Amino acid sequence: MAAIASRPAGLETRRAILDAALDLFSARSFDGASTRAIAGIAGVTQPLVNYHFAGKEELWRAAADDLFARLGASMQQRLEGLRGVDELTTAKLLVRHFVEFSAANPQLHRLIMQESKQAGVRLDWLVDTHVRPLYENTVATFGRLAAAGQIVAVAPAHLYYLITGAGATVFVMAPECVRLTGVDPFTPEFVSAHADLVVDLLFRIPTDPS
Amino acid sequence: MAAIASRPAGLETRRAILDAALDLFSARSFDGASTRAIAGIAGVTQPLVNYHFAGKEELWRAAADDLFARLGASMQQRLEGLRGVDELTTAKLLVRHFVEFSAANPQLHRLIMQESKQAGVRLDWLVDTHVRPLYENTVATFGRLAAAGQIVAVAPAHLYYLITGAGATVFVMAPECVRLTGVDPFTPEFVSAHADLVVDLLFRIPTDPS
DNA sequence: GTCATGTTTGATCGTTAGATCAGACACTTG
DNA sequence: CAAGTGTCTGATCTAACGATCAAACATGAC
Repeated sequence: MAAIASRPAGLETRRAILDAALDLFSARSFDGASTRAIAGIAGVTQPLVNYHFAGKEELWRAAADDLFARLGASMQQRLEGLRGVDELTTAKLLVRHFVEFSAANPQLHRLIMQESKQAGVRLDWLVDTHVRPLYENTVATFGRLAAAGQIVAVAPAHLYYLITGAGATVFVMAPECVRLTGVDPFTPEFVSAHADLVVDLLFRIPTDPS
Repeated sequence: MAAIASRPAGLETRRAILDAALDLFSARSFDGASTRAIAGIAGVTQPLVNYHFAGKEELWRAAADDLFARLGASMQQRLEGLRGVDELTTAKLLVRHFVEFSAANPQLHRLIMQESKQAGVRLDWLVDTHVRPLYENTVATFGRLAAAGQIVAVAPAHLYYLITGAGATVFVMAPECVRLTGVDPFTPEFVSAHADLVVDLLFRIPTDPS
């Protein structure tokens, strides 16, 4: 009865449902993604969703947990590969890695943006559980660099939304980008060029203009 | 029977429904905004929505038309106040104006982002009808400045999503910003500071770093 | 082979969605 | 004041939603 998957078959379907849920929740919204559509993509029937997860809200939370766990692991792994590198270079490479992760997992910012437009319990949970650690880490790193005189200080709110906005928007809006510009933003070349631009922009924040 | 409002009362309710629809469509998604909720905010009953508009899809299109008409008029008016100003300064001030408009009307990018995450008829219509003119105008302007050697050339797709992403994201995600940072991004001081940052960043695109 | 437990399904419940329609109301015109 | 047109509402239709449940199925343990 309980939804604790223990046998291999259960874990596989749980994962399939989770992946389908992430895709649909991020592309359409929470309301726009029906549990029937999610089950359909996962290749199972609709009641099975309620067997593996207590309800739609819990499925949404589980999908978010899964995604942010992947983000955390990916950033952590990148950081560990940078032992001994100076903090400015480390920060640049982490921003670059973040842009690349956002390209490989556009669901991340789609899910966040979906909920960030309107206050509510899902936004509160998302911010308190997953977004705030990311934010405070970013602000702390840039704060240290600014204190060391390596970049110019920018207020946290501006900084955070400049990074995420400039870095992730084109991948969030990839379908629009394709129709509007004819360019597929998910090609390795585009992702790399975009990451270069973002890093170039960010780490010269306000040096005086001409 | 036809939904052509002629008497003053009809025009007022039509406007009320349109405003409510814009708020709800942009905050929740197309699916998440029910015609009953829209009617409720507008202070009318649900069948009246179908009286003034042929259906939910047409209401959505009418709300988008209205919003983009306001954007176009606002940009045009700003441009006319800049006769005789050189093109580089004009471009900077227009970007600034665009950021300010995005702050005053966060529904704009919320509506666009809502649809841009997934291909579909609404995205196609939105891009072909409203977004493309904005995009081509932007690309043409920056192209001329680059050709004149006043800024460094950046590929159109990167450029467009850097501007809109860096400039509008914080206002799109204002509820998250408030909970995450404690800062209200809609204060005149924040909007002005953010516009300054975006202009500073954009118009020094890749001058060499230190 | 039987049993127990975890997994999956078909049928179905109550609710809410967008849409429709007949009729009530309000205002303008003659 | 009477006729006509535009505006609005209550009642209601069908479809789709999330959720529930009994029953079927599959798998590993004994």
